[in-house]
Amino acid sequence: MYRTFTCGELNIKHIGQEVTLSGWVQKTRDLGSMTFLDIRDRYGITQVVFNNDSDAELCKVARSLGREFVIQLTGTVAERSNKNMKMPTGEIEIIAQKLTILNASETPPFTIEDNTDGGEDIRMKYRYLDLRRNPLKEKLMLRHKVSLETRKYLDAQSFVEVETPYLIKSTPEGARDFVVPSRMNAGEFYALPQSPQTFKQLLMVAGYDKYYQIVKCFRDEDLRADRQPEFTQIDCEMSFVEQEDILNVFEGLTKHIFKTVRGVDLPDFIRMPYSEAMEKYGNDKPDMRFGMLFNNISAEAKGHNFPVFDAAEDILAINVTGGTVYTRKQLDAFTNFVKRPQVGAKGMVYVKYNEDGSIKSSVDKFYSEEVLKTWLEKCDSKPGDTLFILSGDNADVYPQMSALRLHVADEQGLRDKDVFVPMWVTDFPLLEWDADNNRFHAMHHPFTSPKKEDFDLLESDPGKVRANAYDMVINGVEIGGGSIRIFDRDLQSRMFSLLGFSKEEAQSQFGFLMDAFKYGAPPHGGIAFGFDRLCAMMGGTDSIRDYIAFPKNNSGKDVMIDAPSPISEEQLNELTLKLKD
RNA sequence: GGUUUGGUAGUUCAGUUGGUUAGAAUACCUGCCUGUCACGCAGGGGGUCGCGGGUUCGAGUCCCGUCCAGACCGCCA
Repeated sequence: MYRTFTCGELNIKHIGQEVTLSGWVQKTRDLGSMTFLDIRDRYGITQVVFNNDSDAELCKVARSLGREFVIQLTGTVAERSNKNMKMPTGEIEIIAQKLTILNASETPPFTIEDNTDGGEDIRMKYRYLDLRRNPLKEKLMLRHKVSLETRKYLDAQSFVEVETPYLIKSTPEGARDFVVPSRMNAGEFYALPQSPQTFKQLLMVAGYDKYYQIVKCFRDEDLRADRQPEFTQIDCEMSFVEQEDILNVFEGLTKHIFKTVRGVDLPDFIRMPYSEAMEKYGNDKPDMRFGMLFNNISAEAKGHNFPVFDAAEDILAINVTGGTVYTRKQLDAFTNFVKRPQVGAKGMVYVKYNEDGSIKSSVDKFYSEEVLKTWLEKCDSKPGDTLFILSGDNADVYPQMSALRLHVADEQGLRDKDVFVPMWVTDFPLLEWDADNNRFHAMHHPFTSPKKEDFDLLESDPGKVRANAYDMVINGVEIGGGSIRIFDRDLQSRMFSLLGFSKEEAQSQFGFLMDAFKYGAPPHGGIAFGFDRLCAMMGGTDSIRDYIAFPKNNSGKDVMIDAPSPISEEQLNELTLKLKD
């Protein structure tokens, strides 16, 4: 038997017992006549003591151990004379009797400690060592709990987990597909699913009215801290439901997860139509932990011979509470932020409403104090506040102001990791104009149903049609999204033609779904959660990488196993593939 | 594809206007130490300054190219 206890569970109650532990050498401390050894496993660390006077041989072995050696140790639990209350096992230690080296270890390239000396790069290459560290271990444990609680909750609500295939059919809509060549069907390719969308709809046709799956999805697009080429979704679909039913079930799921995993009672979710989110926050995933709503001051600011504003389509102001503390240098830094090519504004105007009631702005040349006062009133400013103002074309200024709003909130520390403000953004547009290809494409996906009251606009003004689509947003992060689907064959045809599919294209791409809809498709809808993002959100970080055991880097590479990599000539031949020179 | 920051000891970093033998911390090795737990003390080894080219009497430092990594924009139905 390798062990009778783990390294995290022994305490004062076990004193006197003979125990056997197995684990890794965390550290040895050689004091001459005695040597201390910390042995570590997944459950914790236990101190072992070797005495040179009573057993010099054993002590010698202990001193020869290097970091991360795998050892088995038998000894007696004893109360420490010097207790360490910082560790759970700190009241006891093991007086060693027998020590076996199960496996030696080279010195690891970085220290296996909570505050490691290793950088991102080296830790990725030796991910299996990084995973030994507490911070990553805790993140994977959190992930495990989230998936466990998800399954418990959905199971209790009669959801059935069904697996869907990974080798499926490539479709032109949406993200780029990862593609897998078929050996048995020369010249043909599978695609890895971007989501199990069509399969879950087919399951609804099949009568499995509450489906879910914690499932890998694949998208061949450039990566970010919160985007991996393969990622996990909690994918759900329900039949005989309206939007309200789905929002309620999954608001409940989210509250359950936060309660059971983090002990957080989430408030009831804010509901906000897409149009309002865009108008007030310039963003379809607003961070609701703080204010700084947009105010359109075009009416007040135009017509005063300030050419920049007069030429602008929209002039937006946000009220920065306590903003008068910013020095000229700090205001310039905000201006530089919005002028970065990633934001792309030409400049920023500010209006300081000083504590003494005086007003100082960067456009005093053009505007009287009286006019500036109307802006301050419109923005509900108090003495001590400062307006930050951006102007330009409607399509530019809203996203620019959104970036600035988030940046100011970061600077002011308003984005508290331990505060969670969840919301539903609803009534998304059905279609989005794609200027590059000169056509509409589906904002969510082509199976999303339009709102009944907007049916008439489908052909006359498709851009105005709203969808039965919704996103769950927490703290400015899109955690999930879904829609009520089209279940009527004719309406689905209409959608495909709106999206520019010919009848033949629609048939070859989605014929299987259209065929299924002939045989009694129930009304249905669903949602998918970004599981990795949800975990990262609950853990209070922006990067999802730490919540994935073996993630890819920014270039889509796994530096540990060195993937992707070339394949042999034989493999290529077998697949009848030839590489371009 | 674009913007930007970085690459110097096993690791994390410093390195001035271009100027002697490239430093620190930590890790590693050796010795000493009976209560350590970030142990302590003394000593030691360890570098093609990412790679290639250029400017210069002289390049870690300046210039050009290239590779790698991070953040962001585009992209992500």
